[in-house]
Amino acid sequence: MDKAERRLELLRAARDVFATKGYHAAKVDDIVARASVAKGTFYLYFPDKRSVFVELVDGLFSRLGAAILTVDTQGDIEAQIKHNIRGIVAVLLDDPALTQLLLSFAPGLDPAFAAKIRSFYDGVKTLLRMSLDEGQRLGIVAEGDTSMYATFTVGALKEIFTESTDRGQAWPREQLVEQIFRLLQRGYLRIDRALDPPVSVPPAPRKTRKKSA
Amino acid sequence: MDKAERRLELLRAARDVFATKGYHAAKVDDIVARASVAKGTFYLYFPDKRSVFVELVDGLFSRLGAAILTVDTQGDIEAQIKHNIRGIVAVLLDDPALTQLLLSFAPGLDPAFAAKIRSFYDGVKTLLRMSLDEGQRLGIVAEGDTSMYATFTVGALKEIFTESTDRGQAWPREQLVEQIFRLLQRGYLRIDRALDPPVSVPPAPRKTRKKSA
DNA sequence: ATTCTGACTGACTGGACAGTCAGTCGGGGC
DNA sequence: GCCCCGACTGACTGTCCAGTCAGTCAGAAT
Repeated sequence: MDKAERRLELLRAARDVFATKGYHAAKVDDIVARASVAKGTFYLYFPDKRSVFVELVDGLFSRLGAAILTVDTQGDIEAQIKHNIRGIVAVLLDDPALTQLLLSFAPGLDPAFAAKIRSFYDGVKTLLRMSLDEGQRLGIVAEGDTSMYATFTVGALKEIFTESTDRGQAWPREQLVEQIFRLLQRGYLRIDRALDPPVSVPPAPRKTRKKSA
Repeated sequence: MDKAERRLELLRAARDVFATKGYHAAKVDDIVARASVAKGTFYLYFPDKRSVFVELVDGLFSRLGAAILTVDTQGDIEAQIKHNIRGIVAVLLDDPALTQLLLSFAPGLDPAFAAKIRSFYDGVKTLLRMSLDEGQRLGIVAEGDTSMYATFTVGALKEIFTESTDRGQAWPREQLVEQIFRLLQRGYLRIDRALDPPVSVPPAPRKTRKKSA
């Protein structure tokens, strides 16, 4: 067994232990036990406990990022969006242990780390919001606060995946893709409008609320 | 200062410390320091650290439960739903510290505790799903998997509140209510259909959206 | 005045755990 | 056959912190 292999084994062991026990409850002793090595070995490959965790999350982040392609508004939009959804689903469900870790990461870790995760979600939301803005310009996204649409969507996805990984794999994969797409579509996508000219804005919500001094 | 008062003070202090540092990073020493009492005093009022946490979360849970009323389908549905949303918003935003605690609770606590939180969300989802089923029967909710609608909604709400409490109180309260309602409505509520006899969903989403009446 | 009560204190203990390091072992070079 | 190297080991250390308990003290009771 060479170094790279051992490292991988430790990573896998750490991932499993983190996923089942959470970051804090996971002891380095648990990890090395699962990898069947001595404690010292762990520290030959990683400077400390946290860095393994960071490396694991980084990996998932970048795989997720790679799975999401910017939608080309010239092509078949529905197909592209479904492709993106399928990509995300694949990355997350292929590694349920890590997914669980990401979705329910422990707050109250050192703030620097919490900030890292937050910034990831911020990135996703920003990307999504920009896509939605563009979509509005093209008339395929309903009017409204795109930033809130983005928040709404991310939250909904988080929850769906939490449910899919927590409990025993409730929904079959392709059905998940289909249902997520349908929710997005009914929720605010208006793809069938793409050919029509942009529609006028519905009356804004009444804001009777004044700034109370 | 009598016993009840002291107890409350300790609870408040614990809540603040938990909210800022998270459960694990919060030390009993931090809590007693904030409450300006000695460590031993803490243990006169609570058997251990965890029980304060449980008591805090229980409180929020029950306040939330109290805020949600079952929708009476005879009355003004929109008003009732908005009322419920407003109630939830009020409970959560009135105590941002606790809300943050609830939304981003540390997983990897003892499983019993994680199960507790999960069962709460399960309860909420079940309630929601039953309402949605009823809504479908009445034709005010779009066809589809109500259980997934429920998951979607809960996730979206979680995320919106996370954002509202994390960062500095981004959205004014009544606007939040309004926007959540609009999202639900566009997402799957079809209230304007309530007066018509139940309609089967059109095979294609090719509705020309006009001011119907 | 003296005793009693119970709220409060804070130094201390015991256990848990991240990280260390002196030492073992096997194999490859000479 | 001996030595060297580096992967690996696991007993050990230092730190941190939840929870304890012997003791203080103000005021109520007698």
